[in-house]
Amino acid sequence: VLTYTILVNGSYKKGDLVMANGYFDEMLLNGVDPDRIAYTTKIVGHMKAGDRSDANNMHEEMLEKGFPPDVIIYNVVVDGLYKSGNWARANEVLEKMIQDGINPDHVTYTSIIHGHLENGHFRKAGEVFYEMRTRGISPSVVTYTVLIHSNARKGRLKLASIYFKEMQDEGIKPNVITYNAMINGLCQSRMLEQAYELFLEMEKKGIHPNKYTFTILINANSNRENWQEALRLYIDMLDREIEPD
RNA sequence: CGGGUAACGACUUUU
Repeated sequence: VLTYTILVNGSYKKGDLVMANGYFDEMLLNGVDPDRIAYTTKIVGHMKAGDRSDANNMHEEMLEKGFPPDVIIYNVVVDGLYKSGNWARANEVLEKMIQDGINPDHVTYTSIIHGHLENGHFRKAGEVFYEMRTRGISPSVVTYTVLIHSNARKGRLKLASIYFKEMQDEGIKPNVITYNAMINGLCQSRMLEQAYELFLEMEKKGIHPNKYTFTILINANSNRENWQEALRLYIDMLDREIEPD
């Protein structure tokens, strides 16, 4: 089951629904019984591909096999609803989730916070962030990265920096994406020097810049017509064997 | 100890 699930999930990530179905069927043919995770993988894959009907069929089959919806299924649904602007529906599902005795976890909260931030509801996002902590649910790196990213992107750099520091005070280590979010915000606010400081800082910590990091910096320099620096970064990137897009 | 959910950039219009 494990092996097949990995194959199925890998196919979805490549966007190959046919291949995913192929592996899933092959698993059945070999007499392997899908478990909760195998079913969820398939449902999520189809939902993300916009294929709701097939996802629904699978969902019913899961119920028949005695796998009630778990936290992850709910998280996926809630996240999808927020991303499509279905606020009312998202809240209904959240209530149902709680009625079913499934508690929202840090992923659920991160999706909610992200939804608010992307809609400019900064205050609301802050409230939910506060609420999750009072419920004893610890924010993850992703939670902080989302907060940093949205705030930094809209020029609220001081708040982003506060989160950046706060997470580290709490022992949560920023990763490449967190750094990229900060660097991106700084570049957009024309604070290239500080962006470069973070760039150096991450390398010092052994966090390797990726193609996103380089694209952000190259783009910022291009906008300022610092062609030579942009080129230098590009070459630097190739030297590290990072593929340009 | 390895399988499912949330987070990052630019590009995206010559018919």
